[in-house]
Amino acid sequence: MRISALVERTGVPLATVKYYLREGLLPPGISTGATQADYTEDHVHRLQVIKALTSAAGLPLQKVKIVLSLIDAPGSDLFSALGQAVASLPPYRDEPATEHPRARALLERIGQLYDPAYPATAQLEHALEAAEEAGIGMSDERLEVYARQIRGIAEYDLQRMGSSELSPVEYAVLGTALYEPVLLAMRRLAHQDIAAKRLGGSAG
Amino acid sequence: MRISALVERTGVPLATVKYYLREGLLPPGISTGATQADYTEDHVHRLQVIKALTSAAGLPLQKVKIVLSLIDAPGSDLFSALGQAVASLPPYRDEPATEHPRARALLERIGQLYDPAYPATAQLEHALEAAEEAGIGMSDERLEVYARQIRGIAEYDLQRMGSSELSPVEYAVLGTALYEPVLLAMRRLAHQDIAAKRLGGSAG
DNA sequence: AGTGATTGGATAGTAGTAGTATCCAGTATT
DNA sequence: AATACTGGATACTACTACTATCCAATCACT
Repeated sequence: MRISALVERTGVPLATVKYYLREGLLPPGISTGATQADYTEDHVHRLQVIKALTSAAGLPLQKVKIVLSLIDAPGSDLFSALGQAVASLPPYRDEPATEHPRARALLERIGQLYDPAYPATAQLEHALEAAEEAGIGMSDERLEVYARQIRGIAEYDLQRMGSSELSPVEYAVLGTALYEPVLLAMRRLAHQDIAAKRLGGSAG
Repeated sequence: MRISALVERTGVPLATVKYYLREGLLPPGISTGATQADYTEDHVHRLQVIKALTSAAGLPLQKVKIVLSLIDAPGSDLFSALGQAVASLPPYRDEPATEHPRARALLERIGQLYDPAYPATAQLEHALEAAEEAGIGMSDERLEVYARQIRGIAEYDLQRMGSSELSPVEYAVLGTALYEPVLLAMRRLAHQDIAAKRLGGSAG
């Protein structure tokens, strides 16, 4: 299909499609002449993924590029792709692997592997620290409740991983990024639901 | 204390403190002369909260301003503050309340209040839609697993709300924003932990 | 064959965000 | 008196994510 069809199918403006081509987020179409190129269904899909990652997951284009390159890489194994995917997601911390005492204490308490080299370990440490600094540090009890519930979700995620049509890497990377907003929205709605049932009222 | 002490205590650069003063994120100190003003512990705390909201929760300053104004508002009731806090958090969707079919179907299935006017309802709809468009739509089963686990967290949150030293509004607003990164980091780490125990390997 | 629309490619411009830097004259401090 | 620091104003910068314009080649259609 021509570029105009791509625009029509995805709703992404022409100038933006050209911009993504320039930035290497979208592979060029197959040239069928000096001023013509042929685009495929893959290009449509790619644009939809970019749209989802930027608008739903809120990733900057630079990070979208990394995520897409992970999906494209042919021989990448699932486990390291997962790690790299996490590193490419906000919040961005790329300190060298130092000690993460808060994260370590929590992970050891719940019997989970502590590895300061995981990007998510630094993210957890930073998040715990930020909450503390803002004056709403999290109690051990709360952290344990969170960990237990979250573990249930993660176990389901991994168990379902095999049964997707997508490649494991694509499933892992997109699932990490795109299911997170769902999780957060659910928590917010659960808060409102519980509060409404308990207190009455309505919120806009 | 003088402004230089504020800078020293919080690590926020002077030019940035001045910028926050200009933008109204930080209230001015009490003027003790034409070129001197007195800042308090409250200013230190405020700067820490701003830091936490921008760097951990990733909020733009405009939204931080809204969150802070909710905390400051004296008569604001908890329930609407919660709603407004949610609306001020990413991802930002401020369409008028239309129908949200995916969110509605889910909420009705799990017996939760569906209100298209909640900001989080639009966020949920959008997140579900984005996942679908990217080709990794979420099954009913998965959504129910997520909802069950998340509800456990939300119930704990609400139950604990009374027992904080902070005002309920401050607790609700900061807790919504600052505990989310913890939740996400925990899920990512649980993925890696489960994958490591199942597959072996290490990720950087 | 002629005409207008479309295309790929290059380049420039814009809007928003979050600072950073500089300058100033009036105090504090020593 | 000399130096340092302050509040306040203004200007500048870097980055992100587009958006707009221009161009010459070339399609599609008559």
